Amino acid sequence: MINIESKIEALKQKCAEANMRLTPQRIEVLKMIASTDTHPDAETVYESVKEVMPFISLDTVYRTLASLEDLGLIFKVDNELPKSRYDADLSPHCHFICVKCGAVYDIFMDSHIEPPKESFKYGEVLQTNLQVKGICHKCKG
Amino acid sequence: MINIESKIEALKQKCAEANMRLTPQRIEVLKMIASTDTHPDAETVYESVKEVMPFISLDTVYRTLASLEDLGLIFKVDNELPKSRYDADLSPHCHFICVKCGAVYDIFMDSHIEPPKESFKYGEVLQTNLQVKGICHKCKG
DNA sequence: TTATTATTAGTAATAATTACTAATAAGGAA
DNA sequence: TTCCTTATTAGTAATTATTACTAATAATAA
Repeated sequence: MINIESKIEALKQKCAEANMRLTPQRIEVLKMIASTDTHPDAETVYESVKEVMPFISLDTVYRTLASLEDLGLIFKVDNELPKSRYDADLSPHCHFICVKCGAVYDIFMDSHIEPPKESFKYGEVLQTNLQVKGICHKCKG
Repeated sequence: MINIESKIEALKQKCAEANMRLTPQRIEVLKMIASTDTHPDAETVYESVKEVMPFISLDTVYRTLASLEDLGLIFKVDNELPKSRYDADLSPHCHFICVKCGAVYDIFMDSHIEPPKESFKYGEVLQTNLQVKGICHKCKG
């Protein structure tokens, strides 16, 4: 479970460092993503944040997601689905992705995965992550 | 390096099994993907196949890619880039993906990756794959 | 060879994301 | 506090990737 307060605190710091403004839109979008483990897409974030901030635009959500990603506070879940899914949990974990309904489940691990040695042959490694694709119980039966 | 002949042979068999027709479009699209290690996107496949088959349509390429994927002859490379990338190499390997230019490099491994035990909690596991994201030498400078 | 019907070419439509612009508001300076 | 600068936003238009539609074509089996 993510500590929302410390997440907002991190946003405050990162914004200051990057000369970016701490706007209510950024706070709400980050809050929303950090308070769920469903790895929502942009549209879902939009619908959810609209409940507390009715005039937010979808464009702002997309821009904010990109900003938060640039600041290293959230990241996109690698998938081959049409919509991007977002995650605010930076602890070591990977994802089970249902290829049928698109559900994304966390699989927590003791430590981050080491990249295969050969990786460094191709450039600077930023991140290594594991994807487990399958069919979730709900879709199965 | 993929053996194109055996790949086409597999297509022939799979098509027969699935009651699908062995069309020149399917052969050419599969040939194209199997003969490169660049993991092309649909547009690139289209441009390339057009050279030998000038009247093929982009729609056919998309449909064919989906069919070949259904037959288990190719698969999409998981990424968070706007375009889907395709791979015909089914041997154990993962990918280095440059987050800047989108280049995809193969990292070959001795065996397929075992899914974490927790994976099975969420459903039936179909595939496990590792992604290494970074910045390739070319983009680095 | 012929008949059946899966598949295709060409194009229109959709879905997700990004770009544009005038208005707004965050945050530093006075 | 108040004012200024300019990053950010809302609203909407545009773009990009992908999918759907339809009449024409061609792969396979009889």
